[in-house]
Amino acid sequence: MSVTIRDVARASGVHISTVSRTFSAPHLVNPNTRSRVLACAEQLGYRPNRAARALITGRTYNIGLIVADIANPFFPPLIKAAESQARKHDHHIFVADTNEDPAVEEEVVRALAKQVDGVLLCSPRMSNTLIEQLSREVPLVVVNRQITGIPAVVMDVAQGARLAIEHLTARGHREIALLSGPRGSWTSREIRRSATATARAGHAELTVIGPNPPTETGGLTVAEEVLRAGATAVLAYNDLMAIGLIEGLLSAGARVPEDVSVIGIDDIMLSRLTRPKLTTVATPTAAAGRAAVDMLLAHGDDRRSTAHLHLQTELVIRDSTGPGPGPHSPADPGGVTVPGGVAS
Amino acid sequence: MSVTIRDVARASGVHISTVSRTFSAPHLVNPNTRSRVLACAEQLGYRPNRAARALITGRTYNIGLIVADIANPFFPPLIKAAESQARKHDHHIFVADTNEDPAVEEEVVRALAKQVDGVLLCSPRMSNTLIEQLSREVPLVVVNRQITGIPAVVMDVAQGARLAIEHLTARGHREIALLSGPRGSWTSREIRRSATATARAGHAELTVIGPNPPTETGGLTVAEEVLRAGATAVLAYNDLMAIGLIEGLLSAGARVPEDVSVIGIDDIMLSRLTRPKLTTVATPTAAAGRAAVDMLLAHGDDRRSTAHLHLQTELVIRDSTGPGPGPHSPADPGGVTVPGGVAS
DNA sequence: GACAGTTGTGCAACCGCTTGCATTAATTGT
DNA sequence: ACAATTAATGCAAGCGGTTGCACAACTGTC
Repeated sequence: MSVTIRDVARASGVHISTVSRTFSAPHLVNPNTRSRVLACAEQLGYRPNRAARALITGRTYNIGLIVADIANPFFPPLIKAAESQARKHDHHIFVADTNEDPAVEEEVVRALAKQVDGVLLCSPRMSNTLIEQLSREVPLVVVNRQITGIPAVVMDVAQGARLAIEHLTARGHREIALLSGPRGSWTSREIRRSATATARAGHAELTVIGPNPPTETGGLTVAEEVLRAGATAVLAYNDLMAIGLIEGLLSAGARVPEDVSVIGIDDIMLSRLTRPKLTTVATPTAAAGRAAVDMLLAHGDDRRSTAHLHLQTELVIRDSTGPGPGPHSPADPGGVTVPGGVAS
Repeated sequence: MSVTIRDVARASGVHISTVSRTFSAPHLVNPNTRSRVLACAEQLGYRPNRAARALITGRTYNIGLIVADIANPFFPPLIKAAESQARKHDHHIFVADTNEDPAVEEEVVRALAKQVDGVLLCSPRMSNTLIEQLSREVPLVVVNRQITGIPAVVMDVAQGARLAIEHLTARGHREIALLSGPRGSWTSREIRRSATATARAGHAELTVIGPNPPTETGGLTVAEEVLRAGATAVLAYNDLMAIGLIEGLLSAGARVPEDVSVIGIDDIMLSRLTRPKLTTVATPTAAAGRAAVDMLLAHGDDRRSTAHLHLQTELVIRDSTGPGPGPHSPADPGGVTVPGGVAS
């Protein structure tokens, strides 16, 4: 079928082991021999078979990337960055979509385990225990989840939620609704925890609505409930829900931001293009993808790296938030973004 | 390290070949033995190593999926559908992003060739000759491109472009601009061919602007040029460009659709959420992803399938198109969508 | 000119699994 | 009751590579 190391060996008159070394340990082979072998290989169009190599070396040069929903606009930039970074290190990426189903997550990790050097688990929905167990079967890096002993890249949504709620209370909002995300989401718990604390500190009432599916529809369907709760401002689990919510509010006759202010999280590309433009907490998605890959690849070097990398978020103020009925804080920044950065 | 066929053999007191057959040819092993082996395997957590198996069978149960830009909202639904369909058939998917670069496309196909059963090339930018050559090294299915002898799934954008232009001429537009896509895009050529012919038949003038990068920016930056050309209607290569164009037109003081009508292609999720909502040609992206995978997997059965599957498109009329200065055709449908379907 | 060190290559086992063939035991036909 | 099938299993080669070890053939040293 395809050209193997043996063909190259025959063509260049050396033993297969010499050909092998030409590619995987060039310094061990005589420069003359080496160039002859390379020439033959080139001419025959030889490419080492990675699967065969992996069988004996244990390194596959593949990475698994598992996300809840490829079509959720939050993920593509992450996937793209991860793929690009992986390929920079000569690795390829398996992508799997779990449809938010923890059982599928487990199955896919196991199915992939043998043919990857490690797996990136993005916003996983499974239990901590299961993740810990899986991490004994295959190197794991988790994105947007904190588990002791598991290397992780997390976006600091708690900080983001704090900035968002502070922005709202500073502008006089006292009745705030929080649209929580899907069950099992660590991010959603973090947001809730931080938003609750911040609201209390700002003397505002926080009503939690959810859990909800993290989609446009998830936001659309709770618009009524938001209005009934009498909230003048809403923080949504993500931009998609925020956008859906705005649709729902508008078609229920409420104005955004005059009657209700809405803040999303993620700053997906879409959020700049809707009307009103969405105020949102920007998360460094691409950076997270790159960092997660780097972490996974470094994993081999220092045994059992267990670092948690925190990426800061920032509030991007656009047109979906306005003043509320209460008194404004004089310290309210009229500015556009509250900056963050990258820290570890 | 991990549990192999040998461990299972030892535990169940049979030869490794029996264990192997238990999984890959169960009818050849005695039911009693089989269940004993299965029990041991289960208990040890055995999972066949696909790479090792592939080495001898030649079937990897992997598929390569190559796209120009994962972050382009056109692709995620396709990737998602393909991944889902692949996994239904117990296959996994490698995803690679080429950044619209033909050289990267070639390199990635070659790099992946050995570890996949086939490659899906989505909207490739390389030459026909190269694609033909690559298809001799690894089974290929091409999406959105027609090449004799290469199995393909194509969305009928020519039909879509025709519907779009007809819609415009019927509503009295006589000066129409076409924003073409990136160089090397078959889709772009098809659109241009069809739009030109249809415009001529409708006694309208068609100005081609481009090639342009298939992004929001690509549309944004040509807004001036569109106005200068005096066009009252524009068909863009894709929705992203159409949305960018609308942004550009609005901020240049033009109204959409009162001054300029805009039609996109693809009907990405975003297009329903912008203001004005975008009139667009809906392409069956998910169906294409599924069909391409099916075609690739069927490829093994009937040697060298060479079928071209055409998926129909439909015009979705929303708010970004309005009447033009010329006379309306009485036959202009006030309706919402011009239906299509699926045909081969 | 014998001795220890390099350097470059070949040999063969092995990674985890499949599969053609040989072997043995059980079943069938007559 | 015995040859001929048939069913179940074992044996070993091999898929395409890697790698520890042995073995030259050269260096340079005294």
